[in-house]
Amino acid sequence: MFEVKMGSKVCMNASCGSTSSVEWKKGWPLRSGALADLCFRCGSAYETSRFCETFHMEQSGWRECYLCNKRLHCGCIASKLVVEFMDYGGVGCSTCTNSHSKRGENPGVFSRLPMNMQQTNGESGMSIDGVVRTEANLFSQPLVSGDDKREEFTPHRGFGNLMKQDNNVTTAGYTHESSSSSPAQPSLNMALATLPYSPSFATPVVDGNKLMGAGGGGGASSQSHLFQCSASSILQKPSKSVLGTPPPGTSKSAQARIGRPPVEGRGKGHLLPRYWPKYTDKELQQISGNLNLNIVPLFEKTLSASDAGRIGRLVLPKACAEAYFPPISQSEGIPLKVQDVRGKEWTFQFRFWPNNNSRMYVLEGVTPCIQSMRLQAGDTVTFSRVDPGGKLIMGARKATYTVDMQGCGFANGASNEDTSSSGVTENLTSINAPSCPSQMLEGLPEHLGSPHGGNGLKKSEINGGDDQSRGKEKKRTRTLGAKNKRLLLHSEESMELRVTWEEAQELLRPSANAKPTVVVIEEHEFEEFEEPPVFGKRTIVVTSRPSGEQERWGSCDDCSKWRRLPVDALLPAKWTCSDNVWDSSRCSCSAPEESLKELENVLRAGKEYKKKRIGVSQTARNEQEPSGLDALASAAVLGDALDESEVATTTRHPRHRVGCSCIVCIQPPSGKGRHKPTCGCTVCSTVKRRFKTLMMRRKKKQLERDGTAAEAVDEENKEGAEPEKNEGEKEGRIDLNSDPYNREDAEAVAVEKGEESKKSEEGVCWGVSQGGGVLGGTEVGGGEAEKTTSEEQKVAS
DNA sequence: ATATTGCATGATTGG
DNA sequence: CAATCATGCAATATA
Repeated sequence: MFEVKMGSKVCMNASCGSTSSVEWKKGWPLRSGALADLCFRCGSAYETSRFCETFHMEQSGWRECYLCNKRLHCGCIASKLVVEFMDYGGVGCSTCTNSHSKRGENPGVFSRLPMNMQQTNGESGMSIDGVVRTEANLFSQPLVSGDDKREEFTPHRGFGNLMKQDNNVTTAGYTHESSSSSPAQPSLNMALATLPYSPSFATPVVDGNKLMGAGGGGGASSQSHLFQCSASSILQKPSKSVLGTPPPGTSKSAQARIGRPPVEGRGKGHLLPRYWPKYTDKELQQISGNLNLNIVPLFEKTLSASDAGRIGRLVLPKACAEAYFPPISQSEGIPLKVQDVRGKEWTFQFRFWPNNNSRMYVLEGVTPCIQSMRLQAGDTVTFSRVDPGGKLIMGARKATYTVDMQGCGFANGASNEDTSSSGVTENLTSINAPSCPSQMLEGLPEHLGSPHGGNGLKKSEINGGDDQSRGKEKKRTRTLGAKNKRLLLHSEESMELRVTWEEAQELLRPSANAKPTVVVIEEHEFEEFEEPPVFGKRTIVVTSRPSGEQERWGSCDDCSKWRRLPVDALLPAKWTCSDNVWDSSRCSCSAPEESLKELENVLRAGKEYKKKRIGVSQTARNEQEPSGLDALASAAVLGDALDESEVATTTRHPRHRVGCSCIVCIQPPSGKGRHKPTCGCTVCSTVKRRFKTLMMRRKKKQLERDGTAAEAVDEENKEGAEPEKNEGEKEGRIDLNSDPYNREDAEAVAVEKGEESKKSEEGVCWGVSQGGGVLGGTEVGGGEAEKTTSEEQKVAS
């Protein structure tokens, strides 16, 4: 039997306070170094780790172990030795954390909070230093041991240091963290676990209730705070963007897309700012809300043409790969599971190639994911980590001048109360898109102007009427002024427009009798109308003669016959032969269609092109089309659909046939086996000649700009152009390789119009434009065309 | 014929 | 100037 011991002892369980016990037990360590006295009952509960369950069940602060889901009472002194706080938020019970640490599976996850610096009964295992020195791994995948190059890999050192410094504060923070924490509590709140890194945390009064109770919205705010502060704490050189981050709690802080250095894991040296994750807080909130997890932004990367291409390889910034992805020693790498924001899990091969005594890290097999997200070159993929668990999350952001994802109802459709006051949306930097509604797709924000054009137009047609889009349009209208505007397209400027905008512009017509006022906004000219623009009828511009003279053709809505129009004609949305005021002989549907060889060529080319581009899915539509011109027009109108099937082609011009003499195909090989600068082969001479022409044209433009005598320039131009004409080039051609959105390429095409055309059997340089520009018929990736130009330069030099 | 894979090259960029 | 990275090339695999 136990003897009831009486004495001066008082059970240090505040809810007990017993002064008598059959046996006194020792409890938690006191600051004095002694151990708390507990009565037998309380002490037994403490020994069996049931203290909090027994005495604090009704109190706040309960969390779940991220692994075993055991409930843990955080912030209670009695539980502090059995709770492990992870670097990235979340908690784990000591059992789980120790077992993982001992197995070496996930050591990096458990960089412990200072509360564990106090050595425990041995069960809690590693000291902080031990953890911090451990090569961390954030991932659940088995590790491949790092090689020598990875020895410096200490992604969490920043965290570890900070944790040490904030020892007491940390504890206090958790004490105040009053997660009422039902199991369903969004673990976004876990962000508070890292509040110690916040400067504001120096003020010990942290009203956890307020922060937590704010729910989703408050979470964003607090998270904003978190990331800002983490960033500034870690950054050796605080960036302007970070410094310029508005204070938390403002509406802008929730939405501004400000590059923040990742909160940890800088790897060797600094991560370049272009890889800093630029989430808005609401994006984070939306992602985390969707997944019910805490999101730690790691890095992001703007997709190159190669990344987005069909090759399926996403080049990873080396520093990011080494800092945030598991270390790999074999070139073959490891499978890496990544979850997208919709919860779909993808497995990529994370590997590297030896490269100049270094490594080049790539994710292989990303094509399905990229296509699933409808990403193109210029869009951005983001990588984040989920806490708890360390799972990788891959997000996406379309290349867009507006960076407001909120209105898109991202993923979980979280409502956002202040989308109308997005500081970012107000901060427009591009005017190429004056009035296109924002778009979204399957929960992802839709791009508004990706470099390679694409599906924006279609999406706008689909979603154009939704309230969010209207809201955004409203905002943009406000930005540009109260009146309705249409970007005034000069032919060259139109080349630079992303195809989405270009197409949108082509379709817009001033309303009847509208007299525009031209205004200049950020160096772009806009026609300003009192009335909103209307949709007009698409026409086709054909450069059908060696002189380069253009013709415009439009089709009758009744008989579908094509009628020649003045090049500057603007047709209303509905137009019939009877409206053909320009040709009295063909102002009736009964009049025969004008026969023109070039048009037939266009027709044929359009069919061929479309066949290649559209593929089987479009076959039915092809069959219904009355003519090749329609096909052509459709191809242009449906350019977005075409783009979807080919994203940023970067391989060697699969469209081209053997013997293709276009500017792309004739380029000499780069790299090994390339032609020498002195090479005089046909290919090199042609490229040199074209380059010369291009340079002369540039020079001419420069001179014109400088206001020098135009005559001299013309003389030069003639000198440059004449020899080409003399080389037996033939009728107009369809250059499937010209990038209509690349100014230089467009210039080159323009120069070659009268020369190269003779070579081609196709006969017509065709384009579809209401803006009057000569537009190529395809959307060869801009990068490709740029490459072409640069290749020319290289050879010529 | 086309796609995939591994590597090489060279432009760009940061220190 | 060196590191990084986008992309081209060629060998190989596959359809």
